Amino acid sequence: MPKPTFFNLPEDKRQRIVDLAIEEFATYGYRGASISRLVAAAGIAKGSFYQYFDDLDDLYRYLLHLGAEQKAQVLRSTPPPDPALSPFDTLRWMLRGSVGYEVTNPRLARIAYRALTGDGPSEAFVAEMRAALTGFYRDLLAKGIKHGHIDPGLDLDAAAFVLTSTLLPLSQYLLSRIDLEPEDLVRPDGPQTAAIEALLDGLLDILEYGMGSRSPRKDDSHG
Amino acid sequence: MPKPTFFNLPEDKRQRIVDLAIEEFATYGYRGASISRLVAAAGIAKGSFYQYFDDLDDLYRYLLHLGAEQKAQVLRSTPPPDPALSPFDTLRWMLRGSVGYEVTNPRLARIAYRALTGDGPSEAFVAEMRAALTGFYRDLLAKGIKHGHIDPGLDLDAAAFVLTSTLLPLSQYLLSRIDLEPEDLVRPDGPQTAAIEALLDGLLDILEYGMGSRSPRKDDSHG
Amino acid sequence: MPKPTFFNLPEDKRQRIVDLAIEEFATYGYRGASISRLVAAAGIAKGSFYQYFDDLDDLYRYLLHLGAEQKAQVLRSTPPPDPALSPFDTLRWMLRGSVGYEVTNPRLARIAYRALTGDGPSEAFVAEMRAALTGFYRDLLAKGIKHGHIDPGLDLDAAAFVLTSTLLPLSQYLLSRIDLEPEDLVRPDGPQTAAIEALLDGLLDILEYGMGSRSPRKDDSHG
Amino acid sequence: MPKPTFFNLPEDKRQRIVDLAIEEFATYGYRGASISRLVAAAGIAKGSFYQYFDDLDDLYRYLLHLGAEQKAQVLRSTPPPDPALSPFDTLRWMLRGSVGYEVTNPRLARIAYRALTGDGPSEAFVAEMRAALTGFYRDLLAKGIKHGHIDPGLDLDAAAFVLTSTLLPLSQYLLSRIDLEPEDLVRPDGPQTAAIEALLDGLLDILEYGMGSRSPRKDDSHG
DNA sequence: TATGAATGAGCTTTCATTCAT
DNA sequence: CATGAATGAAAGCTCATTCAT
Repeated sequence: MPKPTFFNLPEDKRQRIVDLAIEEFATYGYRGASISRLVAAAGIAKGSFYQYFDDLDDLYRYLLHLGAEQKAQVLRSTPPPDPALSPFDTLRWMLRGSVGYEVTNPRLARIAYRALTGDGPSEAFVAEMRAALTGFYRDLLAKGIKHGHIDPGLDLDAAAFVLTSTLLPLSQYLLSRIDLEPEDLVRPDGPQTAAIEALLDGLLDILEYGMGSRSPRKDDSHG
Repeated sequence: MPKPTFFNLPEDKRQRIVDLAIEEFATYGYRGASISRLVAAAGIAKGSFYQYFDDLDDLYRYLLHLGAEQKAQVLRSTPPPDPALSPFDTLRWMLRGSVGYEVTNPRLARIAYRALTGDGPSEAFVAEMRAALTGFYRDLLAKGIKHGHIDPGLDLDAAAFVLTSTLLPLSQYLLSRIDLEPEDLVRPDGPQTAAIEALLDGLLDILEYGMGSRSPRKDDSHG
Repeated sequence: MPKPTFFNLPEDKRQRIVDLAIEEFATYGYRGASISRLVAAAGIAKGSFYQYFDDLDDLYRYLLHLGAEQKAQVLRSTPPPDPALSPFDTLRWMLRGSVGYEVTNPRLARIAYRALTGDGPSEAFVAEMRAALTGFYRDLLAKGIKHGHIDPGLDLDAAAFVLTSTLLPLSQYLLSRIDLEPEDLVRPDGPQTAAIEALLDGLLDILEYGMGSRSPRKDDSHG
Repeated sequence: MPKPTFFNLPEDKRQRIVDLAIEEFATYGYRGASISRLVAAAGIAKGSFYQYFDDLDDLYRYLLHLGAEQKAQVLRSTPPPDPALSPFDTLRWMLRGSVGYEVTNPRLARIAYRALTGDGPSEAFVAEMRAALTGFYRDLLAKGIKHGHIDPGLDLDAAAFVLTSTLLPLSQYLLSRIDLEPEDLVRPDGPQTAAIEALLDGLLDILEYGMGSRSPRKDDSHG
């Protein structure tokens, strides 16, 4: 974690450092990032960096923490409409929030994505983070089976893997589809939002259909 | 591409260099790899490296090329039983080959995987490779629609994305599931192979069911 | 010399700074000592250090001064029993005091010892301090010759050098012989004190015999 | 130990590096020495230093090794006249050689001296070297007792300590007495040599008298 | 072709010192 | 007086690359 000095910094300066650090890691990756380049860009003295952070790793972990924190905040801001939602309705709600966040914070989202695909301090770190994510999806599906939303014959491991693999790179994919300039944020009523929604629907439709409860399928009120 | 000097090398020496290069990139990533460390490990002179390759990037691209080549070779060795297979039967055949190859070449597979998830010379490079892969799956599905194997109402973009996202990290996932020692290769009749097959079946079942032709399935008002 | 600010400090705070400074110099030497490490250990602000001292050198010289002062105080506390002692009786008295002091202040004693053997601001500084010490012993011996305690044929330079060389590292040697824990101070009636006294006697015996007035010793053809 | 690269260097270049390294350590001590300063003085690239040595410590230990080696070589060049010498005759012979060497290599001698008085990689290192030296003198004296040259009642620990303490700084003392310019080497027939011999005699006289066999002293048939 | 010494730019990190609060 | 953030020089060390042998 950054040192108190960092948090005592004026808001704008701190933000500028964070922004440039995100840019640095997003551009060059965990191993390619350079303190020298960062402080030059930020216009601070090299020694100052060490007043704020232990080292680059410290800063890197803070950025991941920051991203997770902010995304969680976004999700908390719109509580799920029903406590006993089907897994895919839950996902729909979650994705609306998290994709929204990630699309408006593409560089930080990219860092987090790459942290989960091999970039990072160690392979163990990556494996741990990824296992946590897969576990979450697995639990979600298990609960769905209990409530009859999910096919009981489903291979849970396979299904959790499909969800992790598909949803993890989702916002990266969306970002590559819509040619998004860094400042050109996606607005809730813009055409990009509509395109995103459409693709999201197509996606979840495939997944839900592939995993959903198959016996009572006829009266699926969903379609 | 490596220089002619490299290909004139004795087979065993060339292979040792390749193996250690794979190890280097798999361990430290594109940006963390070091020529110094590599030549020290390989026991060759530093100058010799530059007799074989332009630079690290040259070697890196060669490794990717090598992996693609070898995987293609494996696929060519077992031709598809039927020229007009359904997309998922094609995938089943392909995966049997490619997963088999990647599981027995985990370090090189890891490099290729990371090359497609952000590690590499440039973002453009990554995007290009990934687009090629997605295009392939898209074409496969389109052909499947023509032959009636795939739901014509399917969102092709979404489906191609699901396939890319799911199948790309597949062997990495399998490798993490089965605790594989480098020498402990997966043999066709071992228990690990059975476990892999089971998971592969579960996976394709979900995808096929989610994307398959829905019309013959009773009165699905969905499609 | 430290600034007035330092001497206006509360006794305990000032003492803590001195103790930690001693620890710092004793551990890392004159050139290895670090202000950063010291203030971190002492829990004072970096700026405060400069309120108390000009720089590290200032603090260093103060510590030496302090050690000399304290040792002198110890010696003053037990005045010599006879104003016209033989040089070796004088030494015996002096050593009892100074060794006692140094053994109970091993870290500061170590700094002073190293200051006289090459560690310090400059070679001139070292030479000067050492010359003063040698001069003292030389005078002591000269006076001894006058009173008939010391062999008049003695090479005064050589003898003063022997005394300086032997007595300077004495307490360091004793400290290495008795395994002394920092807190485990040598008490006047402990077994360590007895061992020290024995070794001191053996030592002075050699020196006294080697330098002492040789005429009364039968017909020594040597002198 | 330095790397082979270093030993493959042209003689004059290697010698220049050694000379400047000696100068560096002698001037600034173990902790104050700087690679940057050294390479600047030597006119070699910083990277080259690391082609020759692991780090500064590597170079430091090599210098000590070199000094020991050279001194041993000098001693080997003039074998002791009699196999069963008295301890002090042995010392006389040894000192003639070692002091001769050290006086003509004052900077390296200074480094070795300081290595034995607290400057160096660790306190353990210092203690070990010093213990070896003291052990040597102790053995020498013990043998002298057996042969009747040394007073059997002598406190061996105290005596070995006196020898170590006196002889260790000896050449440093001599060097400070004779104002020696670096190039102004002491020649065997110069006036400085005579002064050194005189002081050496005075010194050994004191020590020998102080430790020598005291009872049969009159008819000393040994000499 | 193979070699490995030479190079200097560039890295991370620590440091003493200043100074506004 | 106390504070601790800011600073840039300088440290040790690694690196890719060149080039003479």
